[in-house]
Parts: sequence; structure tokens; C-alpha cells
Amino acid sequence: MSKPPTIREVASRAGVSVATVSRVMNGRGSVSERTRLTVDEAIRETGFRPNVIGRGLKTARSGTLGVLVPSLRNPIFADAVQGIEHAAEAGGYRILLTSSNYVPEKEVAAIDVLLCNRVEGLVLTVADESTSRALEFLGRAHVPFVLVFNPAGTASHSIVTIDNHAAAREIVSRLMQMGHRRIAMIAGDFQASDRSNLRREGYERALADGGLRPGPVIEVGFDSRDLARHCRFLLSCDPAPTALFCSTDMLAIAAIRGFAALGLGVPDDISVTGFDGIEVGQYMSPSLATVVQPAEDMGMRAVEHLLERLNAGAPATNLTLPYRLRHGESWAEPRETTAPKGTPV
Amino acid sequence: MSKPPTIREVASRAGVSVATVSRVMNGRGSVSERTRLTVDEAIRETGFRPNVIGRGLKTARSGTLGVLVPSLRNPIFADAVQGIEHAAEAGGYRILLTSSNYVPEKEVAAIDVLLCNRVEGLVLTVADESTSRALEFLGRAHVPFVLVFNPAGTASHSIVTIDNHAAAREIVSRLMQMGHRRIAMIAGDFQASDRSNLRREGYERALADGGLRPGPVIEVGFDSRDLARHCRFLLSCDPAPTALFCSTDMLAIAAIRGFAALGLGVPDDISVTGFDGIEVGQYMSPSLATVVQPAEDMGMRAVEHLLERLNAGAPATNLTLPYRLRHGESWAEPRETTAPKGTPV
DNA sequence: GGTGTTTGTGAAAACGTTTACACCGAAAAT
DNA sequence: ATTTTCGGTGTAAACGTTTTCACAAACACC
Repeated sequence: MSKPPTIREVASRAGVSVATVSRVMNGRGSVSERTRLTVDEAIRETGFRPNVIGRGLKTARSGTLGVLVPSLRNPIFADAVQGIEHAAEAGGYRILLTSSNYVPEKEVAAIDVLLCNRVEGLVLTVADESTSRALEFLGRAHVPFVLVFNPAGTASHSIVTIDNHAAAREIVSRLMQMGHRRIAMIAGDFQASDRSNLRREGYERALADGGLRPGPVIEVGFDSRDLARHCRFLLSCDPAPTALFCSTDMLAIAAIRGFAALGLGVPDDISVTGFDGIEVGQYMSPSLATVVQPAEDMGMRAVEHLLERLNAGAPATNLTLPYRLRHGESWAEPRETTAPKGTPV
Repeated sequence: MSKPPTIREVASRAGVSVATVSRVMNGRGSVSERTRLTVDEAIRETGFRPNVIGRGLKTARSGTLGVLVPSLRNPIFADAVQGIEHAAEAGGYRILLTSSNYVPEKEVAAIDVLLCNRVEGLVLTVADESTSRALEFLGRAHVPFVLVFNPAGTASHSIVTIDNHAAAREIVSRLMQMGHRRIAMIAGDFQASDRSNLRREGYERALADGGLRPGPVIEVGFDSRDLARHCRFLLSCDPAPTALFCSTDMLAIAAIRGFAALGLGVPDDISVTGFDGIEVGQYMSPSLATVVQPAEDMGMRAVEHLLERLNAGAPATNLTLPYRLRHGESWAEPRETTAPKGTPV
């Protein structure tokens, strides 16, 4: 617990002033070769490590970026954070990580804490970009920030995202091309995720374009691990859907599991698609047909853009990255006959 | 980019000294009800947010904990970080997150950066606890730290972990009880993970206790998404193994996928078990038989313990949490006949 | 041999807090 | 009525850096 050495101790040991030590460390100003060596030696001997806090106070730069995501338990966010961390490290920044658990009030609180810590910028995913109290709160602070995953709005802030509407529309259209006519949806809480809502719109649009009526849309909380109840409900519909579009991979995976528990096979009895493209989706059986978001890349790009705004004064920008359909084994053409009701439960 | 207000501006607006404002904020010292209200008002009007950096410089407490994990792409670490974040937030701390990508040199570099940022403590997972340069480096810094996942060593530092050896031994014994006699293992790089090595020892011990010879043990890198090659090799052995023990769930999932690509079904043609207990393992088909580590809880406990050491001077402690076997669908009794060689590829 | 420039260095003033100390007035104790 | 105590407040000195400014010495230029 002994206090770590300060620049002053290094200076006195090297027989120079603190200014010189500072110059040696930062490579600014001119120092003779001789003193540079002496100082480097003294630094090594004392085990001196510059106190970033002291530096930050003087320079008014903390060297940190704030990160706020809903939860690390969904791999899509973990992947994004991984990208954020990489890019931040490459740019010489540290990241301060917080999570909101999809609770808007926690978003505001977390941002407040980050601002107290004088993060130079933020990368975050909010529940709902268009109504977020967190964002107006953040706007007043004059700290640059970049949204990830949230849909590109009319607003003038920076966003890195994909076209959720088009992606949902495309994957649902694809189901229709396969011959599906009754397509249901399981969606994450719209309040807690504007993406979820946008994906539903894409879903409805695809159906409308094909002259189909939307099937049942079930809105579930994000903590619902057990979708068996909802799966059972879907099967009880008349006519029962032959395909299910889920607003996230995590939901799709749980739904497949739910159907299995009811004795229904995917895709034989019902097709299921996800949305996100988390890695495990392609390793499971059946592998998950889904929309792939380049999450890690999105995180990196978000930070790179943020750093450009910070260091080069670049303007805010909306960056919409391409998504990709991944053709997995969880979808197939519907069976000729009306889907069976499954084993009674 | 206008500079945020300082305590001085709040003070002058409220017509008091900065000391009084500080006292109001921290609730220390005595302030009259009247001035307290005036100051609170001034704080609200100016939108003042205390600069944690200035505070940290004076108090010599940063209010941050450093976190270092190999990678966020493996959900086991993401879950742990989630737990770490929760507990840190509950304790009024922020976390500075870094990752090493399983590269020992990056461990040292990351720790150095964290120490420069004057983290008050660290929670980390290193590649190999017993040989880690990072740990001796860290030891010299006199900053308390807690290891997670790394095996409890003889050393006197704090660790939160499970008994990897016993867990591996138990799950492999279980395979043997099912009737398996030829059990192979796919293990993550031993250099990059002391857990992997320990699990192998548990595996070998279980086999030895049962009078069996170890099957082939294949050591793979952590970036190996495609295990098909290794799966093929296993099938080509004579006799071919009837079961496969993988040192992580991620490897097990990839292996199951690899077998499927070769036309082999799990568990019909070969049983596969994982290790870690990541959430998706139970949602896939077949669901993964595995050892469940309470990752999120481990993260929380690590931080709670760290905070006790920090704030109450509690001594370093080894905490070995219970693991749990999860009986999934990926294992079964071996078929009577010798496993077929699979479709030629 | 003056003048101007460059190079290397140190002294000291910030940066935004907290806190030890001093102070004052009023209430309590004598 | 005098002393003591105490609640409420302000002054100023830290904390560990960076950076401006000043200055000396060395050098270049005519």
C-alpha cells in the first residue's frame, strides 16, 4: 500500500527538474541525449508509472471512452464491446464499461456517472433512440457520442447500424418465397428495443407486399428464457403458422428449444429464423437462419468514427453497414399438409 | 465543447465558498439547512457535475477497478464481466475493461495501463497462473487483485474459481459409467489456459482410475472455429473413440458441428461433452452435456471480495465455488457395435 | 565582437477537487 | 458576566501532472 513513486522522486533521483522528466516521457520539447538516458534510468529504478489522473487533470483529457450496452449476456453486445475495446486500445484510449439491463432509468444514471468521470466520448446502445431521455440528457453535455445498433434517425448524431427494416423485410420475404403463408413473430419488448419494433415493421411490410396478413406477433421480455408457453400458443392458432420470425437470435434459439419440448421439429414442422448472427447460431443443430449484423466491426467503426470526431473534428455521421443473410438449417419449405398441432401437452 | 462548470462557479453563484459546496456534495461536515438548499439549487442551475478526476487526484482514490479477460467472444467471460460490472456498480465503483486475446504479453501491457490509471484493484483471468509474468509484475505494484477462473494455486493471492480437476474428472467418469471405453479430448491451448491443462489432468485421472488408457488428446488454438479436420482425425483412429470431452463449450459446439458435417450424429454416433455451461448450450439441439461454472456469480463474488479487501482490509482468500453437471442430450450410452467410420469424405 | 538563433533546462502556475485549520458568532455552561 | 463549546463557514494548501515563460549557454552569422 506504499504510495507509488511520483515524477518528483524520479526528478530528484535523476538530478533534474520535473519538467525535464515530463519532457522525456512525452517526447515533447528538447532534451539532451545524456539527460534522457539518466531520466530513463531513474524511471526504471524507481518503477515510476505516470499517474494518469494527475495528467488528466492538467490536460483536461481523461483518455477514456464511456461504453453503455443493455447487457453483456447477449453475445451480440459482447461482440460489439469486443470491437469497441480493440479500436479504443488501438487509439490509445481506455474504456469505462457500464450496462443498463434495458432499463431506461439506468441508462441516464450510467451516463451521468460516465460524464462525471469525464469520458471524452461515448459509444452506446439505448432502448429507444427516438424517445430516449438519456439522449437528450447526453445532448446537453456536449460530449460526442456514437450510437450502435439503434436505427438511424432524423437526428444529427452519429450512428453505426444496419438497416433493420430492410433486413427484416428481406428475411421474411425469403420465407414467403419458400412458400410460407402463415408467418408469426416473436419480438423483444418494443419499449426496450427500437430495433425490435423496426424489425416488426419490416416483417409487416414484407407480408403486406405479398398480400398476406400478419400472423400473431408476440411481444416478450428480454429475460424470458422459457418460450414454451408462447410456442404452445402459436400452435394452438387456427391456422397455425408454418414459420416464425424472431427479433433476435437468443429468442430464436429459445423458441426452437420450446418447439422441441412440444415434440415439434425445426424446420420439419415449423421454420424459425433469428436476427443478429451470433456465432453460436451457426454451430448448433439446426444451424440458425438469420440476419448477420457485423457486431464486432460495428463496435470498431463506432470508435474509429468517434476518435475522428474527437481528434480531427470530423462531423457526426450516420453509418449504415451491410447486413448479410445466413442460410441455416432452421428454415425450409412448408410441408404440403397443414402443420400438425403437435403432441397435446 | 464549452468547458463544464466547476465547483468554483457553483460556489460563486450560491454565494459560498468551494469548501461549502464540497461539503454539501459529500454530506461531510456540517452545513445549515439554508445554505444546503441554496447550493443544491446552484448545482442544478449550473448543471454542475463533480469532476471525478480532480477528486481522485486529491483523495488518491480513482473509484475504478481494472478488469482483464482473455476475450469477450467467449460467453463465459462475457458473463463473468457482467457479474463484475454489477457488483462494481453496486459498490460505487466503475470498471476499466481490457482484454488480452490469450496473449501473455498483452496481459502485461494491459495491466501496466490499468496501473497507470490507478485502478484501486483488479479482477482478471490470466493464461497461466503458475508461470504468469503478468502476475509477478502485478505483485510488485501492491494493488490488490483477484483471479477468476484460474486454478487455486499455492500462492497467497485471491482467487475465485471452481475445482477444474474434479469437475473434469467427474464428467469423464460419468461418460465411463455410461459405458464409454474410448474417450478422446479436444483441449484449448495449454499455454494459453491453465484451466485447459487442469481439465486434461482430471480427464486422465478419471481414465486411469477406471483402468483405461487416455484416448487421443488434441490441443487446438482458441481461434479454431473449424474443427472438422480434427473430427476427421478422431474418426480415423482405430479404434475410434465413442465419446469426446472438450475443454470448453465453444469447442464442444464446434465439434458437434464438425461431426455433423461428416455425417455423424451426436449422441447417436459419438457423445460430446463441453465445459463451462454457457447459456446457449442448453438451447441448442442436442443440448450440451457440460460442467456449469457459475460465471456471473464468480464475477460478482470476485468484486465483492476485492471490495472487502479494499475497504475493510480483509485478507486474500481462495474461494472455490461449486460447479454443477448439466445433463444434456449430447451424450448417451455408446452403441453396441463399433462406431462406424462415417461417410467417407 | 556584437547580434540573433537555437538548444537545454528550471521555476512556477495552473487543472478541480478535498480537507486541515482558523475563525466567528451564538448558545450553553459556569 | 465570563468562559466554553459548537455549528457553520472560509482560506489555503495540497494531490501529480503539463506547459508557459524565462534564462543561460552554445552556436551561427555577418
